[in-house]
Order: sequence, then C-alpha cells, then structure tokens
Amino acid sequence: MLRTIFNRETLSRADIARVTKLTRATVSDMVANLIDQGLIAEVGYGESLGGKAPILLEIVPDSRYMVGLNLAQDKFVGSVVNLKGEFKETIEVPVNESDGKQALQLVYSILDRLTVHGWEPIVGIGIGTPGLVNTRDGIVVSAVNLDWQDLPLAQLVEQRYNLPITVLNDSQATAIGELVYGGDYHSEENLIVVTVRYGIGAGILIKGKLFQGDGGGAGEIGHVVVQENGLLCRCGKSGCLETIASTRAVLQRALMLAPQYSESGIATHPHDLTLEQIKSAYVADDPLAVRVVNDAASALGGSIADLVSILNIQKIVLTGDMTIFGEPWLQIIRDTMNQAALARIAQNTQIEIGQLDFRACILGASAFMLLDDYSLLFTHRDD
Amino acid sequence: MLRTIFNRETLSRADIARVTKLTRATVSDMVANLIDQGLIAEVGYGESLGGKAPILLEIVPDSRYMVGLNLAQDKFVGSVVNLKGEFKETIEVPVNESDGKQALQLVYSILDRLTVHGWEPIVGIGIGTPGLVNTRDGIVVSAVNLDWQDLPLAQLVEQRYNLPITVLNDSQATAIGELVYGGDYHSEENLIVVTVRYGIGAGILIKGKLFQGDGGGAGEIGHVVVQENGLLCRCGKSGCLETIASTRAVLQRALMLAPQYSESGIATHPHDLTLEQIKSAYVADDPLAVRVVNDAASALGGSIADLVSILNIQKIVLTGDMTIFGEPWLQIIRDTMNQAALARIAQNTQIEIGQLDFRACILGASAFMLLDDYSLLFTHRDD
DNA sequence: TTTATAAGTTCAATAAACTTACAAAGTTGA
DNA sequence: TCAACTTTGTAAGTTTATTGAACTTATAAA
Repeated sequence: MLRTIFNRETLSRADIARVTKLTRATVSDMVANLIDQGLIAEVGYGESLGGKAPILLEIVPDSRYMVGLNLAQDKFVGSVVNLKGEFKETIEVPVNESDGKQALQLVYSILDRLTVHGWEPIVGIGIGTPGLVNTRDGIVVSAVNLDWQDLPLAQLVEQRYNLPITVLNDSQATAIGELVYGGDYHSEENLIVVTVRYGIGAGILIKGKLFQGDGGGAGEIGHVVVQENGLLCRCGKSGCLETIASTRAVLQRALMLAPQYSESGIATHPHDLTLEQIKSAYVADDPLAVRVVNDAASALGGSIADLVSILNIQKIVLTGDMTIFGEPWLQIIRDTMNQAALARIAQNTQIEIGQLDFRACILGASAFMLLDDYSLLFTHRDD
Repeated sequence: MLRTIFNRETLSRADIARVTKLTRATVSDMVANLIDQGLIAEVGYGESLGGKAPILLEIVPDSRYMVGLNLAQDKFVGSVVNLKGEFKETIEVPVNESDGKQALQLVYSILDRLTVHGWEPIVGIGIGTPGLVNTRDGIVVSAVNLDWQDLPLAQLVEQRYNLPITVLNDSQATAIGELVYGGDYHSEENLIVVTVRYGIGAGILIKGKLFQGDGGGAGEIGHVVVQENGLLCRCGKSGCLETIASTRAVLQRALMLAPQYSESGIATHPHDLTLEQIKSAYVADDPLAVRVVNDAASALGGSIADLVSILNIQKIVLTGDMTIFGEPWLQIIRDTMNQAALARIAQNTQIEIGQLDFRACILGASAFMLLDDYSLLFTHRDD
C-alpha cells in the first residue's frame, strides 16, 4: 500500500484502489491514517476524466529520515537521506589500512556526526559492508578488508544509538537502492544488480524483495571460476571472475601486461595507475587497455549468462567503477551473454547501466528495513 | 495451516497452534472446518505432557485425488495419486518419434483412462513436460522433442476434462515432488533439485515455492556453457553442460571414445548401448566408463558450484537416470563443487540423491497447484 | 441545462483473527 | 490420596481490516 505511493510519484486515492485492488473505501481509511502520521499529504487536484477531479497525494519526503553507510574499500561514506532518497548530509572518510577496531571507531565517528544535526525523526540506520553478512542477526560473518570476523555489528551500533539497525552486504544493498530509487523498475518485479568495483557481487531481488539464500551469501558471483589456470584470487582459488573483471583485476593486469605493450602510453606510470588513465587509453584505442577491458567485459558477460540461465530474470543492472567504460564495455557484455545463454532466454533479457553510482549502496542499506517492515515509519520510539 | 499438517504426519490442535502461532481457539475452529470437509480426521490420543492428552489429527489420504503426468523422452507416464502421494493407478505408454498432434492424442488417451475409474473427487490435473513452459497461462512455449510450439495445453485439456490444469516444466515439477513428498526437507526452506536425464534441468524452490523467473525458464542449467570448443549441443551452441553430463551425453561419448579403449567390454555392442551396461563397466573400473562418467560428474559439480555461489541454497538434491552411478559419482560432484565454490559457502552445502525417482515429476506436477491454492481442495466443482 | 460518471465518504455487515473464561483430562508431589 | 498445577480443547464475545452499497460532491460533454 505505502509501496504503491512510493513507486509512483503522485496519485489519487482512486488510483491506489485500482492498483492495489482494494476498495476505495479501504483506501480512504488508510490514507487518512497516513496523513495523520504526516507521511503523505494532499498536494492539489489532478485532471478530471469526466467526473470529479482526483485529489493528488504525495509522500512527504522529509517526514522521516534514515541513515545509510557504505563501507567501501578505500573510504567510508555515511549519509542522512529522506524518504525520497534525497541526501541531506553526507560525511566521507578515507580509510587506510586499519584493524577491525579502528574500522569500528570510524563507523561510530561518522554516525556520531550524522545523528547530531537534528534530522528528526530518524527511523533507522542501514550499513552496507563488503563480505559475508548475516542480516537476520546483524552479524558480519567475514569481511577480509575490514578485518572483521563474526562481529555483531547491529548489536553494537544499536546499543550506542538506540535505533533499529540493518547490516547488509554492499552488493545486496546496492541492488535494493537501484530497485527503490533507481530506474523505472516496478518494485514488484525481479531484478539482478551486478556491482563491479574492487570486488564483484550481485544482489538478487525476487518479487521486490532481496533474496539472500540460506547463509546470506546469495549473489557472491565474484568467486565463480571462469578460467582454468587463471590468476590467483584473494579467496585462495584461481581464475575467479574477480581476477579478470573487477576494477582491481583491470589495474593489476594492465601493469602485468605492460611490458608486452611498450608503445602503450599507460604503461609509463605503472605504480599509481588509475582507472581513469585506463579509460583514457581505452577511448584512444590503446591495445593494452582494449585487451584488458574487453577481457573483463567478456568474462563478466559469461557470468551474467550463467545468472540469466539459472534465474531467467530479464532485467540486469550494472553498477560500480567499471561502468565508466560505458557503452563499448556494455556491448561486449551483452554480446557474450547472448552467445552463452539460450537464445530463447537471452533475447528477452535487458542489461543496462545503473544511474545511482555509489549512492545506491547507501540508499539501499537505509531502505532495506522498510521493504520488510513499513511499521518502522509509524511506531515512534520515544527517547 | 493445512501445510503444517501435510508436513508432519500426525499432530494435535495444540501442536498446530504452536507451529503456526495462531491461538488454540482459532485452530480449533479451522480444524472443525477441515474435518467437515473430510480432509483431516481424529485418529486417537497422544501422550500427555502433564495435562490433558492431545487428540491426534491426520490428513485423510484418500479424501482427494490428483492426476499427474510425466511426458518423458521415451515414454509418457500418468498416475492418479492421493493426498499422501500414494499411487493409486498408473498408466505408462512408450513414445516413438511422433509429431505434436500424436503426442497430444497420447496425453488424452492416458487421461481418458485415468479419469474413468471412479477416483473421486479429482481436484486437478498436473502435467510435467520437457521444454520451456509458461505456467501462468498453461502454454508450452517450446518443447523440441514433442514438436510443440506455443501450444495452449492447459486450455485444451481443461476443455476436455473440466478440471483445473497445471502445466510445468518437468525439472521444476520434479523439484516440487521432492520437496513435498521426498526427504525430510521442511517445506519452508529453500531447495534446489537438479534432474539429470536425457536433458539436465534444475528446479529452484524458494521459501517453499517454485521460482520460475520472468519467463518460466529458471533452472535451465542444461545449456550453460562449461567447455570451450566442446561438443555441439542440440540447442545449437557448443560445450553445454548437457553435452557432457546428461544421460545422452554419456552414451554418446562412450560410443565416440570407444576406439581409444579397445579393451573395454562395453565397446563391443555400440549401437544399442544402455546406461546399465555403462554402469556395470563403471563398477568394474573399465577405464572408458570411468572416464566418461567422471567427466560427467565433474562438469555437473562445476555447474552446481555456480548454482550454489549464485543462490547460496544449502540443500541440493539430485535425481534422474544418472543417479544410478551412485556414491562414487556423487562424491566427484561434491569434490568439484567444493573446489569451485567459496569455502565458506560450500562447507554448509549438502548434496544428496533424491528418493523418488521418476515419481517425483508426477507428484510434483499434481501437487503444484496446491502450493499456491489450497482452496482447490474445498470448492467442489459440480459436474 | 441535463446527463453521465469519476472521486471520495459514510456506514452497516462480514470474516478472520484474538482474548477471556472455563471444563475435561491428565501429572506431580506432599 | 488429594490438592495443586498443566495441558488440551471449546465457547462466547471482541477487535480489526476489509467489503459492498448507498450517498455526496465535482466535473465533462451533449
């Protein structure tokens, strides 16, 4: 019900009744309630269709706030967002090598600053972290980069801020962000969002809800083996998708292969190579850059073919650093996918690049709790 | 609610209340209703736990019947089954090459005979067929073997028998059968059932329900490419899982490779080679048989690793002809899966062989409609 | 104007759950 | 052996969300 209003910007009571298949009477009742709660408001009249003009309703964006955190490889970003996904305040902190305790302190310091500026009411805090997460119990089972093992993150943060806490894998959070605030994906659909950054992960959304599998690890496609005798991966195996298609892999392989391509402009400054440099070289048709990036794309395309074959989900969204390679990269992914998957299934599958960038993770982490439990918007916790 | 009773053989009203978290009063009410309908019955007393002895309840197996059909490669099998999945009558018809019309006639002839013997009331007919199926509309989109294209099977059969009809992909039906009538899988769990016969397919069950994807083709893992430059598959691509791991592939490869293994006993009768012969040779450590079967197992293990990585579902059940290779075959699948998937995910994953054999498909096809719509058991259609 | 119709409200009726209360049947321990 | 307590199951009344039908209000088009 609330979801219907979330998805379509403005609409009337009668519209809601049609969409939800409740009666207009029921809808009137519920809307009255939501207006009482300040969550939605009447914002004028729509055009008549041969009868009384409908009263348009809209979410009141700033009636509630949420806090979202993205614990990325190189920096932690935290934001206060409103119900429309607008960023009200953002704090970004660079992360150097640090142990688990320092990382936790950093999280606290960001949250301390975000909760102090009077954004009220805050309905919850959502945290998107790399690694394997047990969302039900709010435990980070294993996040190598952050040096966290079986950390009861939700419990710790809850004690400190006395707010409902959600902990999510970052790729899964990103997927939710794209679903709820991203393109024009109806929220009732199935959707896969593949995030290609330092690592690679997918978020699988089934009937508008995140599917996490039995252990919370659904979508961990970064370590699917795609190459026999491939490069050694940080997970201990060889030839994982991440060793070819991730941001890190592209940088690494560019450096490794550089001697073979002495004419390549990008090979001259090997030690602080950035993705932007490779992008420039790629656009300039530099053979090394073309090879590395295209290899990345076709490996990813193959893995997406697996996803599509297994799940037959027809909408795939790509996000993360690697999307800066844009249309040519995307086209290779599409082509590879089409070759590798059954024609009858591939032909109905669309792959596109997401709009939200790094914001998707923050938005998704903060919005997740609402997908399961809109009641958080109602029961005000008195402090 | 009814599901609770289905899953645990016998239990009391109070048990149901505990499991479903409804009050005992509500349960009493509902149970009275179900007894009225003849669906369940009181069958004696249980042991007291310090109070009044509970009255045990049980499903009345023969209070309803369902018809299930399995349109396999070489034969069509149809059965009348009761609510406990007991087979009351079975008709099996061999299938030689035939066109689509003949295949349909065969389906009718089986159903004619099954509906005539007074199993009453029959609540519906479920059909499991190879190929891509649109279950919602009951249309067989494409079944190459049967020469069916966009056939509105449900509609045709419904007109003839005036009963609710379900059409399902055979692997998906098999999965449901294993979930509902197979091992001790709780019905609320996630489960993947991989069927390895003439073709290979998987049924994905999420929260006790079949997941079909946007196009009904979820679980079509037979045509995931697992080998570069592999054998040509019937789907037009090369190196599909089916070209190595299916029953057909094993037979085909045994014949192909036979010249290399002149000492192999199984190479002497190439043209009517059966799977049983290969099984005997395999057990006798014949090198050709060992190679072909082990190749099949490790290819399948790799694909299962993909499934597990993507979905993180911890219970995998294998069914189909190929399971006759038993424990050694299974062990290779397990080993390959463990090598290819992330340790942290693989270590909690169990792979086992199903118990129901060909019956799973029939049971699943007939039970599917109940998973979505128990109401079929109530509203008696008057004819 | 008149007619038709869409939007939204009011109100009694209903279904599905819950709460409360209690009887029946059993166990346990002084 | 009997009182005290548990557990099971039923009965009666209450709560809650939703429905259906009738009604008000507002607008377009003829």
